[in-house]
Amino acid sequence: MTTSEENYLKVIYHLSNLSPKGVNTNAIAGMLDTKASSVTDMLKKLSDKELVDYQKYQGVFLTEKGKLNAKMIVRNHRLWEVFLVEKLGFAWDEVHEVAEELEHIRSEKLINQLDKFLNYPSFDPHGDPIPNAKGEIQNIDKQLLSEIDVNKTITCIGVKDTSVDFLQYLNKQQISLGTKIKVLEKEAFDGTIKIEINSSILVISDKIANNLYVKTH
Amino acid sequence: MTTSEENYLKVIYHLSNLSPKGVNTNAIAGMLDTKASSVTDMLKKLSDKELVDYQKYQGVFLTEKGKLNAKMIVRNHRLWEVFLVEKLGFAWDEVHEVAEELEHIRSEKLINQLDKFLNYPSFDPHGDPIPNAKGEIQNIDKQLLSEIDVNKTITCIGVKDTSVDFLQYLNKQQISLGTKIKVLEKEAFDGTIKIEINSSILVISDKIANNLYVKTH
DNA sequence: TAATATTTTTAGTTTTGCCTAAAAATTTAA
DNA sequence: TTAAATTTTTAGGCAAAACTAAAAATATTA
Ligand SMILES: [Mn+2]
Ligand SMILES: [Mn+2]
Ligand SMILES: [Mn+2]
Ligand SMILES: [Mn+2]
Repeated sequence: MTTSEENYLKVIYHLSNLSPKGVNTNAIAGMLDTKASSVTDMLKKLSDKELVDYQKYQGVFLTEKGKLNAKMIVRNHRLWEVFLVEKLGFAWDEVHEVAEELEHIRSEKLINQLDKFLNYPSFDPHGDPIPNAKGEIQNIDKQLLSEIDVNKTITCIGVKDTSVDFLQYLNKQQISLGTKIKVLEKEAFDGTIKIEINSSILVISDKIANNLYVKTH
Repeated sequence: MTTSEENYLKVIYHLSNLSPKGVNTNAIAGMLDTKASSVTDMLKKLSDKELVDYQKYQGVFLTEKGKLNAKMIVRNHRLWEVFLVEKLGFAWDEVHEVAEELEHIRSEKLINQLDKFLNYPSFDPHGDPIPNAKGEIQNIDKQLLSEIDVNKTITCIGVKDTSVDFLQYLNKQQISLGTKIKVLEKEAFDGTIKIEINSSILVISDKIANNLYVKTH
């Protein structure tokens, strides 16, 4: 498989979770920053290789084979992100771009030894689950911060938006995975939330609250 | 730079050391397992980018810019090889292929942090020197085993041929970097050498002796 | 339901990196 | 020094992965 084919598979995999009745050509184009016509070309190729089920105008689905391949790329991506943060001292907002390249290195031994070296981590630096060598994913209960009731104290366990801008905003506010947050007040009008972190008070917008995954104790 | 351009630069760099009066088109084609006509195409492109000095029919030279780029790719390659052996438990005959892919990951921070993580190694698992971040290479005195006089004891510090076949032959004979070898007898007729390793006796061909780098004590 | 808007596909190009076959230049050998 | 062999370049093509523009299908809305 080429790097391009792998990138398409991965995007279709991520989009499948959101739109289970077939992934749209335009949605794929948007994620890959390419044109719809290029996507159509690639869907034909992936279909020939039996990595996707594709009927024109009807959206696309991953086959089992396609899904397993996609999971392995996600596995590579997330393991490399762990490596970069844990071993090479990268910040969580610096790893994505490099992992986008590293994920395409093709070597079973490499990735399985890396997994072992990292002590078989279950989650990446953004709190996303890492598929194991069989493609199995350990999902855990998580809620958005926006769903938490006033006066509850929760722990930050992941981010929904993994953009550099959002991650750097969190850095500035001293919010990272493991940070304990107490919900003090919720403003019904605009969804703004007042929270307490390390005994300092902070007001965050609904957009922030809708992109932070937390777990109750 | 593309992966293909990088591979050409690296090959020209390695061949330059052997033929300092210009690298031949055919030699490059041989190393890259491609055709001479493809090499000519690429030489024009590299010349446009001022990475090589090229005049047709006259062989090719790296410019300073080209040489520095080539050294950085070699640096990447060799650092990744150290990582694979030291951290992931690869054998020295298993690393080359994967390093061929890893060397093209483009990130200054990645490679410099990897260098630090590995404790700034000077040599790779095959005894080849690793250029530092400035492109400087620490060369050390070495001789071929074939050049060593009878009765001298020396230490194996590198291999000239890094092919899987040769490395696996050395594995079988329990020869690795650091192995002490005593030269017992040299056969003038065919260059065969009788040596002692860990108090066991072994006869090796001239081909082997011409591909093992050693240092005297 | 018919008209309009949106999405998707097709048709035709471009660029990169490779190929084969043939021509040109250089090297080797008689 | 000319003829033959070898090396290198040119010319013309191909496949992958992108693009633009136009056509076709589907979805929306009046
Ligand atoms: Mn990422
Ligand atoms: Mn991640
Ligand atoms: Mn190597
Ligand atoms: Mn090496």
